[in-house]
Amino acid sequence: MTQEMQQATSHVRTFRRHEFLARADERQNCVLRIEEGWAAQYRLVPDGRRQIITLFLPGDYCEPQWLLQGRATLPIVALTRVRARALPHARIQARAPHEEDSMTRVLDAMLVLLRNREKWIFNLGRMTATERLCNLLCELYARLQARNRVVQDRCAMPLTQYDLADIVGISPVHVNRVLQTLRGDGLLDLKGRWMQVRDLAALQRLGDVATEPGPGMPRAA
Amino acid sequence: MTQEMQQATSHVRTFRRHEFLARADERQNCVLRIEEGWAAQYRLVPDGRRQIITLFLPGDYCEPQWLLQGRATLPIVALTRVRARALPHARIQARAPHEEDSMTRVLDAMLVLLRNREKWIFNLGRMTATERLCNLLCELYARLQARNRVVQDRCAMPLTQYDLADIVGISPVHVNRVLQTLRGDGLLDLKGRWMQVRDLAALQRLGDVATEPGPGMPRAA
DNA sequence: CGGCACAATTCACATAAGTTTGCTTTACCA
DNA sequence: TGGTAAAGCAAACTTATGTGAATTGTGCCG
Repeated sequence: MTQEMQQATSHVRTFRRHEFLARADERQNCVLRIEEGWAAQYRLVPDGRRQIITLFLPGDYCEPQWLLQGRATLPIVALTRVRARALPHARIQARAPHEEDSMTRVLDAMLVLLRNREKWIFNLGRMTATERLCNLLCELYARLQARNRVVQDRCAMPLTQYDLADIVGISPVHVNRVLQTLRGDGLLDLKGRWMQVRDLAALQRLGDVATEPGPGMPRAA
Repeated sequence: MTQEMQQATSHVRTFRRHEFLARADERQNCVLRIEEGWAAQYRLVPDGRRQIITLFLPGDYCEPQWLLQGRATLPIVALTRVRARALPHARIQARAPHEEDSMTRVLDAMLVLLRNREKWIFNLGRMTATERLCNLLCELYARLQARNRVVQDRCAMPLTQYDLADIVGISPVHVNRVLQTLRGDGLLDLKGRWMQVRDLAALQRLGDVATEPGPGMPRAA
């Protein structure tokens, strides 16, 4: 396959752990679809603090915005070894020649992103460490299940406790504490890159505390 | 102007404080543009916790998603008396008969929303109470300035300390503590629905701690 | 003008979560 | 296969922030 043909069609790229899929403000002429491995979009403070904004799992598209802006906003790093397919913008646009159709697809993706972020603003702002972690683990479990990556009650869990900490906005030590408790209570087991969910219902109860507001006044107390 | 004509064109609605501009999952056939007053989109926990997800100031459009989904997802409540113009979807779509053009407008709005939420996930996850508050106040100041609502170093600040708490994800009491400190340090003055920014630079320094990541590895410590 | 409700303030105390450090286990590479 | 670095784990201690409750302003409506 010639260089030109690779440009015109999609091609596969692989990244080692800690390698960048994209750097901040880098020009992008492709959208990446993760085929294997996990990646994360994050933001740093010079003093070392890191907050992961978005997690990308197998099957996910990294950043539909690229299509619109032609550039990444935040860096994306591989949390594990990653295999991803790079889809040139031109090719995506060509696939749906009817303008409106391809637009709709992008819009839907953005609505989903928007909803996810809504949820995480809520989590980070008003949930305890335990609630956030349970919520995250449930979400991951569900996302993997949707992609047929859950066997029995087990799924891959390649995130380190440092990664988890940087997602739920707490310290790694505290992540460990909470996980110990959850394990002790028989809710789940995190061992060697794998997660076994022993009591999904309980986990969801802990993590999904939010409800739609009733007819009352907000903060009427 | 007859009732029918008002339906076909835009019309103005007013809301008292604590009144809903929209309830969760309510059908919407208009997009609201705030003309006067402040409103907020939020999410509750039954036990009383509230997290504000988005703040709407004069000039803001509430929820471009409505255009796409035809319904609100989260409730929106008036934090002050609000005057808003309701723009029927049909009218908006008609204004830009060239499909692509109106789409682009909506997409841009969503990109902005997405960026804002990125920022707040970061703030809530990794910034201290003081940093978050400074950041918020700077943001509000800038937004009001962009709308020509800052005179000298003063602008309106109709949010109660409870509201502020529910935005930055801390307790009202702690909001008060931080505000006292900022006032004591001569950075700003919050008094009677008005904010006077005495040292914008210092405020920004406290609030805008984040930087683009250098060439190093994230979390390489 | 006076009262009433809500907002701001303050203080004493409680606690969740951060920090530091050291040890142990695991995973990975030569 | 063993050595090395990263990850997990644990305990002691510190700190930021939360809670509860009481006090003082402040604006608003009759």
